[in-house]
Amino acid sequence: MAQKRELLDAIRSQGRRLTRQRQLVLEILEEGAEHLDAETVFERARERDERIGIATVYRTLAFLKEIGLVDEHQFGEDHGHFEAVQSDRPHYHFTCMKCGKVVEFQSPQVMKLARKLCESDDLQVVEVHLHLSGYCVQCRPAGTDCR
Amino acid sequence: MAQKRELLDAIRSQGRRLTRQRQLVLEILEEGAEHLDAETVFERARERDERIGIATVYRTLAFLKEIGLVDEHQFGEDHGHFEAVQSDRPHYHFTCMKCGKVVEFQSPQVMKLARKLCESDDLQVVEVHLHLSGYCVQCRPAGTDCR
DNA sequence: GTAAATGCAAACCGTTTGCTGTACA
DNA sequence: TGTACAGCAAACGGTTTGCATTTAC
Repeated sequence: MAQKRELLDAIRSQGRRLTRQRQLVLEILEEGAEHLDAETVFERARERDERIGIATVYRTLAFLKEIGLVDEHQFGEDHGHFEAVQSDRPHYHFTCMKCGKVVEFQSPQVMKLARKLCESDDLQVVEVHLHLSGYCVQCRPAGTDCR
Repeated sequence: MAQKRELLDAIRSQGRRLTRQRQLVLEILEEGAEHLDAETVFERARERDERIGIATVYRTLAFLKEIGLVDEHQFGEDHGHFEAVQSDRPHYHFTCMKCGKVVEFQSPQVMKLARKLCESDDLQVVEVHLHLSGYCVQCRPAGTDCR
C-alpha cells in the first residue's frame, strides 16, 4: 500500500484533490496486484460505490499514470491494462498465447541490455517495456520443447 | 522486396488469392520501410488506386500478418503500426518521447535474455517485443546526460 | 466560496462486419 | 464459373469530452 501521506503530497503538490473515487481506484489496483483493464476496475469500483462512472475511472487512471502511481501496459490487445507501480521494481511480462496467463519477471539485466543497445545511438532511456509471449507449461502444444 | 514467387505460394497454398489490392498494400509497406499505421497505408494506397477502401486495408493487413509477411507493433499509442517483415531479422524499437522518431536495433542478445528469463518458469517463447522509449540526442532535455 | 472533479450522455476514432457486387483462379 | 475478395456504409468497443452538478480545500 502506498503511504497516504506521500499520496496526498503527490496530489496536492499540483493543486489537485484527493477524492473518494481516486482513493477507491488506487485501492483496487493495489489490492488486486494484477493487471486490470479499465472495465474491470470500473466493475470493482461499482461494487463499492454504485454511483461512480466509467469516465471517472478513465480520468482517474490517466491522472494516476500522470503522477506516476500507475503504469499502463498494452499486452498486444486492443485495450490497456493498469497496475499500481511497485516503487523502483521495474519488471517485465510474459503472456501465454493460449490461456492469457501473465507471468512477471524482475531482472536488472534487461535495463542493462537496454542501456547498452542505446549507447551507440546516444539515446537516453526512460522506459523499458519487454513483453514476451508464447506458451506456458500447461498450454504448450504437445510434443514441443522449450526451443 | 519479397520474391513474388514465394508470395504467390504463401497465398495460394491456402486457396486464397493475390489481388491487386494485396500487392499494393504490401508494396507500400516494403518501399516505405517505416512503421506505418493503417490510415497512412490507406492514404498512400488511395494515391494509386482511388477506389480502394479502408476496410480492405485493414483486412489485408490482418491477412498479411496471418501469413507472416507483416508485423504489427503498438508503440504505446492507441493504434497499431505495421511493417513488412525482414525475414529472420528480429529487431526491437526505441521511440523518442518528444519527436516520435523510431530507432531500430538488432541484437541476438535480446532473444538470449528472453529465453533465459523463461527457463525457470518453463515457458516457451514465441515472440519477443522490446520497446524502449526516452529521448534522442536532438530532443534530450538540456543538461541531462545518458544516465 | 471557488476551482477541481464527478456523473451522465453523447461524441470520437480506430477497427470490424454485413451485404452486394466484382474479379481471380 | 464458383468462390474469395472488394467496396461501401453501418456497427462496434474502448476511450474521451461537454456540460451541469457536486465536493474538496
